Amino acid sequence: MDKPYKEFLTAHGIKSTTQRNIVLDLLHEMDGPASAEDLYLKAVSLYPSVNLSTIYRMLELFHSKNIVVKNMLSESKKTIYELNTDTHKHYMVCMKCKRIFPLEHCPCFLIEKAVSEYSDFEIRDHKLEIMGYCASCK
Amino acid sequence: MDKPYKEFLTAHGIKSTTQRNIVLDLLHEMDGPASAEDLYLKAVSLYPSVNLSTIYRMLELFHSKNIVVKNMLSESKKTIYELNTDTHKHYMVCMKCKRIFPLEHCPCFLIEKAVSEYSDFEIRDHKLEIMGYCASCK
DNA sequence: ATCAGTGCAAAAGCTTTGCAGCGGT
DNA sequence: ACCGCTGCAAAGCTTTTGCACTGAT
Repeated sequence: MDKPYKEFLTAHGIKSTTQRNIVLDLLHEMDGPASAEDLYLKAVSLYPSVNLSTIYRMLELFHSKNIVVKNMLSESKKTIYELNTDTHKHYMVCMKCKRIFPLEHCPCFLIEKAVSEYSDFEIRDHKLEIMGYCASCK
Repeated sequence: MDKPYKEFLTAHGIKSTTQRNIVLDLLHEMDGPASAEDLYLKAVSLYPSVNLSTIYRMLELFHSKNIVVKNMLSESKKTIYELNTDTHKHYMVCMKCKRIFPLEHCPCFLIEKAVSEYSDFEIRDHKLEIMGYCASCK
C-alpha cells in the first residue's frame, strides 16, 4: 500500500497510516461533501478491516488541523465532510434527487453588509443552505 | 388546568389537550427557538407527568400543520422549534454565549438574485446561519 | 363509546469513547 | 521501543416507535 500523502500528513504533524492515506485520497476524488459513512463504505472496499470509528476520529483530527471542513445540512442529521479549500462552503440541495451541489461563489458580502446595517452583531462566519431543484430535476 | 388554545387547536383539526396547551403557551412566551428538551423541561415543571416523546410527537404534529417551524443549527445537532410567523427564519448565533438571535429581515432577494445569475438551480427556499459575537459579548 | 393522545420502555440512528493490541517512526 | 493509531465493543445522545392505558369529544 503506497502512501501518497505521507509528506502532507507529517507536515501537519500527524502520522501517515494506510487508512489516512485512503481517506485523504477519497476526499480528493470527491466532487462534493460526504458523510463519515459514505467515506467508510468506500474505504472498506479498499481496505476491508477499516472501522467506522477510525473514520470519525480521523475526520475529527483532520478538522482540527483545518484539513477538512465539517458541515451539517438541515434535512439529514448527518455531518458531512470535505477538503478545506479555504473558501466559504455553501450548498444547494436538490429537493428531489437530494444531491448536494457546492456553491463556490456566494454573495457573502451582500449579506454581511445588509445585516450589519440593522443589527449590533459582529459577524465572523455564516452558513447558507439553498434548497430547490437542480437542472435535471426541475 | 385551563386551555387557552382550545379554539386554536380545534380550528387546526386537532384535539385540545392539557399538554398541547402548555407547550403552545411555552412557544408563545419564548423569544427564540427551543429544542424539544428545553420545552420538555419547562413543561415538566408545570405538568410533571408529561413525557419527552409526547413533546416530540406534538412538535412534529404542529410542524405538519404549519404551526411551528423546525430548524437545526450546525453546532448543536439538536432540532430547534418555534412558532411559525410566516417569515423566513434565519439566526445569528453568538460564538461566546451561544444565544440564538432570530433574524427577521434577511436580504434573501440579494442572495437569490446573485445565485440565479450563475447557476441553473431553481431556488425554492434557503437557510442562513450567521455566527459571530452579540452586542454584549463582543 | 370511540379513537386520538399519552406515558413508558425499548429501539433506532449517528457519533463518541475505553481499552487492548497493532503499526509507524 | 515508544507511543500514537486502530479495531472492536459498548455507551451516549437525540429522536422515533410499539403498545396498552387514558382522556377528550
